[in-house]
Amino acid sequence: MTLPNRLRSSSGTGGVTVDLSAVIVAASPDGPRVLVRQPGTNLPVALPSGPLEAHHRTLDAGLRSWVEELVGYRLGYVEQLYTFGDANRHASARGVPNRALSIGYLALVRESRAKQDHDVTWVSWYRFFPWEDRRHGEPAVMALVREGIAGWIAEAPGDERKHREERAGLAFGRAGERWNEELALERYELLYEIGLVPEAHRDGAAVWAPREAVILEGDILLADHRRILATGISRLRSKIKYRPVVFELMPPRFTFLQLQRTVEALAGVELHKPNFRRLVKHQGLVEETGAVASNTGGRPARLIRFRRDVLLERPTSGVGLPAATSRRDLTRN
Amino acid sequence: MTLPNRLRSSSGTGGVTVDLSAVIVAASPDGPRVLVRQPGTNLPVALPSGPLEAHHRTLDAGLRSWVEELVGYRLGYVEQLYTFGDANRHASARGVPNRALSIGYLALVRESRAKQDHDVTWVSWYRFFPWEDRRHGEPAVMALVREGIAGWIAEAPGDERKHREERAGLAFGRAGERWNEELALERYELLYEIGLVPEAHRDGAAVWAPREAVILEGDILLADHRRILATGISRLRSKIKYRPVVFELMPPRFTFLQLQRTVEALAGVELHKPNFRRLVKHQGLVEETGAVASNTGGRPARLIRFRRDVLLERPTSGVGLPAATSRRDLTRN
DNA sequence: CACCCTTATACTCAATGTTAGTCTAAATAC
DNA sequence: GTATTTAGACTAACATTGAGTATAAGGGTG
Repeated sequence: MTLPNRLRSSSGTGGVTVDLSAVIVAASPDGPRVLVRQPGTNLPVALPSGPLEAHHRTLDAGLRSWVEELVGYRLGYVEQLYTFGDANRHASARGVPNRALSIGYLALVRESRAKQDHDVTWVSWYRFFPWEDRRHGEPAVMALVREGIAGWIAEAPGDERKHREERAGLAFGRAGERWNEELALERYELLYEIGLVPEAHRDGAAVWAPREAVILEGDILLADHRRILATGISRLRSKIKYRPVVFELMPPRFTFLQLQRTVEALAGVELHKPNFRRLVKHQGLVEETGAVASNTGGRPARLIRFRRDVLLERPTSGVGLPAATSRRDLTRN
Repeated sequence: MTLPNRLRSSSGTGGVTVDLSAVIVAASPDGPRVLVRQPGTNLPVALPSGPLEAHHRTLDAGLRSWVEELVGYRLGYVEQLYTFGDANRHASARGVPNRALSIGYLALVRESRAKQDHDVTWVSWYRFFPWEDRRHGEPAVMALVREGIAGWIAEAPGDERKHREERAGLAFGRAGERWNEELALERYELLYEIGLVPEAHRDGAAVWAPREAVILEGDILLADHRRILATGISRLRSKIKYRPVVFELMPPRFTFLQLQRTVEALAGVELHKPNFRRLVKHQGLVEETGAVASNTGGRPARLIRFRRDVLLERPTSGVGLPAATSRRDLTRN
């Protein structure tokens, strides 16, 4: 899994190291999973990452071939997420700023097809973001989250307080407002700034909360890998709405409910069954296989498959989630 | 405008140079503009770019302070676009792959406030993408574009031909279908692959079209700057639909029509006036100033301004454009 | 000043999409 | 056979969109 040829710069005023980090996602009706390293040892859990190799023509091709080697089969979907580059990400000892650039990627794989490796494991991404899973109502951690945020808001003077209220309300949803599953990154960044995640203290960030207020003590990720993962979750949650990317995670044949549960697993919210069904059908994303699945626990369900030609047909078509707050739109002439 | 401290790596197997390139956008009701360098000389036109400096804490902060120095005032909106990294972007002479990473950024400024500089100028982005401006119907270049694409499609055998038809149809819109302004990058990439843009030949890419078929002979941009610009256009066109970013480009007070023309300039399409008005009002994005503009050429228009608090209120609210092909959506429980 | 041109701004209406339900069908478990 | 479970069709209320119409209020011109 390690890669040769670490490229490290060494100019006079500092250095640049560039590596690739991958958020490799699989999902089933049970839940979303990401591939992580060293989950058994005492080392911090980490996303698969390695130095940029010089011999790949493009970044995307390089990432792809590297991840394919890791999981053992050809990837369907790969997308660059963001380039993270805090100068003090790995502050060098000599006071010389040692800039570590990390190019984050999102890759979607079918878990069943991925080979086993003693070095990596699949874990639910909600292990690192328990507040993001609202499939069965508001999870228990939210009490701690709300408490921490309330303290941070209360501590501020008038104007700043209103500002903080707005920001927290936006990220976590005010009373009566709908939870916006796409804001996973914003939520993580808010918790980091407040100091409710342990890495904020580890990094010596200027935070409000005391060390004891930290949520999720045990599950610290290496460097900024939790931020990269949050970026991947946000991106994927937004992408499934307008591109048919969920199908990269599905087996060749599946039922409507399996598809719905997979979307729910990724989005972390429950969906309305009849409407989900109608929307997917309406969009022409799937076709019947003729076969039925009889292990449903009730009436057998028809097995459907993704219509491969839609990748060519439609500029925008995803598997649905409810609209966010407002719709865009004007209207054309 | 140049930056000190070029950071260049020099490991055994190759090198990595990292620089920042900025798509700095301003817009008025007349049109969208980007800041470019050396438009007068024989040198290729280039986006402002410079090596990554080691002393900035984060990439975003570094880019921001650099662009602020360039334009002379505090930026409102900055967003990372993509990290471009073809190994042969600047193929080194010694056969050693010299990887040049280029981190592209999008920045929005109010042109009127930007200082003059003899080194840079504002030019309409449609100078580099004439096929993207459909405000006054289909532009003349589209004839050449269609001709080139038709040849590329005709040349292919059966199955591949269908594939090419679909791809071109998606990017440029089939008969009866709506033009999707967000696909600026996809369109550019298609033209590059076919070989209809001069840089495809310059780069020695494997292309179909002969050198003579090239559209827009004169306006070549340095390295992959046209691709970076296309990325910025696509991103901005998509962003204005769900975040109130246009207001970063507007003066403090403006009329509905000025706002509409600015959106149209960016999107390259015409909008329906009453509906635009209704949508912007409905979303609560603006408020009355009390003043009126009497230089409208007809009935005087009320001057409005952006409601600054919406930045805190709404997770998603942009100034409208028609919905793309389909809406997302399922529905929640 | 009457008339025309231009832009502003308010409204209407039909088509379509969305939300949240209900109702029936077809299997298994006991 | 009855209860339970999931599949899948359908419906009604409401919101959003796309396109068009009508009136208001300026300036310019004969």
